[in-house]
Amino acid sequence: MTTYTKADRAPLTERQEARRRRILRATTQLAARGGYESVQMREVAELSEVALGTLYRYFPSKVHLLVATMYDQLDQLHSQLRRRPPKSAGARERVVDTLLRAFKGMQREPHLTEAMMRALQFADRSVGAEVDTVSRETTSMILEAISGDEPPNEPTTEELAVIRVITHTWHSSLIAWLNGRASIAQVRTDIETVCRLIPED
Amino acid sequence: MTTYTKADRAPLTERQEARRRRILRATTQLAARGGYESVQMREVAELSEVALGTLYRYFPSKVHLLVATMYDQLDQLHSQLRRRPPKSAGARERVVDTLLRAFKGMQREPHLTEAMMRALQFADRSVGAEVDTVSRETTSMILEAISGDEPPNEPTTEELAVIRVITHTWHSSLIAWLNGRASIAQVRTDIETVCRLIPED
DNA sequence: GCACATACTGAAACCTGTTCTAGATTACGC
DNA sequence: GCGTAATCTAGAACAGGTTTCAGTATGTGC
Repeated sequence: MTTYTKADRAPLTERQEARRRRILRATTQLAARGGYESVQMREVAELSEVALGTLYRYFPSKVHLLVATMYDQLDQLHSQLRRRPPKSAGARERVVDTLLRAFKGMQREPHLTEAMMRALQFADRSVGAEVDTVSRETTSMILEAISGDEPPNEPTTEELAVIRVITHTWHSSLIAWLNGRASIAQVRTDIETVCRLIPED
Repeated sequence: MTTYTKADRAPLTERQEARRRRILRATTQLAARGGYESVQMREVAELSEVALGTLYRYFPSKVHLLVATMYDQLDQLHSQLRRRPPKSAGARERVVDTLLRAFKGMQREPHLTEAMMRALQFADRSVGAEVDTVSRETTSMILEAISGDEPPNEPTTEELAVIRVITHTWHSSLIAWLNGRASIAQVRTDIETVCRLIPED
C-alpha cells in the first residue's frame, strides 16, 4: 500500500530530487530554444550537470524525458486553472475557454510545445505508463471544466468518450499548427467544433 | 502549367518509376514485419537493390519515405472504396462504415500501420507537402462517403472543419490502439462519437 | 555515335540516441 | 565509524539516420 504523490514515482533523496529538477529545467530550456531536435541528450546532461548515464537512469529515453516535461508543464497549467477557473456559463463554453487558454500559453513557447507534443505523439508502447499519466491529467482538467463549480462527480462512459475525442483533436490540431499546416484560427475552430459534442446544459 | 497525375511528382523514366516502386514495396515489406524501427534505411536500400544515396534522392528522409508509403496504401484503399462504396442510409453512417472498414484493413497489418502512422504523426515542417497530400486524400475519401451516390459538391467550411476533427480523432485513436493504450472497441466508440458531428440527413 | 549533364553506386564519414564499463561517491543498516 | 549496496561520473563504444565523395552508368541534345 505505497501510494506516491504526483504520478507514482519511487521516493527520492533530496539530492536526487534536485537532480531530477535540474534535468527537467535544462530540458525545458533547450526545448524552448530550438524544439525537439535541440533537445540533445548530451547537452541536457551537461546543462543539468549530470553524467549521461545518470540522465538515462532518470529518464530511459529522450521521449520519456520530454513526456515527463510535458507532464510537468501540464501540472503547472492545471494549478493555474484551479486558481482562476473559467467562469463561462455552460460546460461547453468552459471547456472551450480552458483549451483556448492552454493554447494561448503554448503560443508563447512554440518550440517547447513542439518538442513536447512531438514526443507525446511519437511515443510507443514503452512510454505507455507516462503517456497515460499525461492523458489522465488532461482528462481531469477537462472534467473539471465541465463540472464548473460543482465538485466533479464520477464521469460517465459517454463523457469519457467525448473527452477522449476532444483530447485527440486538441493534440492533432496543435501539431498541425506547429507544423504550419493549420492557422491559429483553424485550431480555434477545430476546438469549438469538437466541443459541440458536449451537451449544452 | 504542368500538372502531374497522383501527387505532383516530376516525370520519371521507366527505370526510375520501377526503382521508386521497388523502394516502396521494400518499405511496405519491412514495415509489415516489424513496424517503424524495422524500416532501416540501409535495409530498404539493400532490399530494393538501390544505393543508399539513391534512396535518399528519392525520399529525403525516413519519415518522407513512410509518409509516401502511407499515401500509396491510402490510394489503394480509396480505389477499393470507390469500387464498393458503403451502402448505409445516412451520411453519418457511411462515414462510420468507411472508417471502420479502413480500421479493419489496418488490423490485418498492425506493424505496417504503426510504421506509417508514427511517421505521419512525427513528421515536421519539412514533410509538410507530403503530409498535405495524405490529408487531402483522406479528406476526399470522407467527403465521398458523406456525399454517397451524388457526385460530391464543393464542401462547406463547416464540413471541412468537421472532417478535420474526424481525421484528427481517427489518427490519434489509431495510434492509441497501436500503442496498446486503447482497445478496438474504444477506437470504434471514438469514431462513432466524433461522427455525431455530421448532421443527420 | 559523341559529348555533356544528370543519375546511380559503393563506401566512408558524421551525428546523435543509447549502451556499457571501470572506477569514484554516497546512502544506509548496524 | 564500517562495510556493503546502490548510485554517480567520465568516457568509450555502438547503432541507425543522414551526408559526402570519387568513380561509373545512363539518358539527352545534336
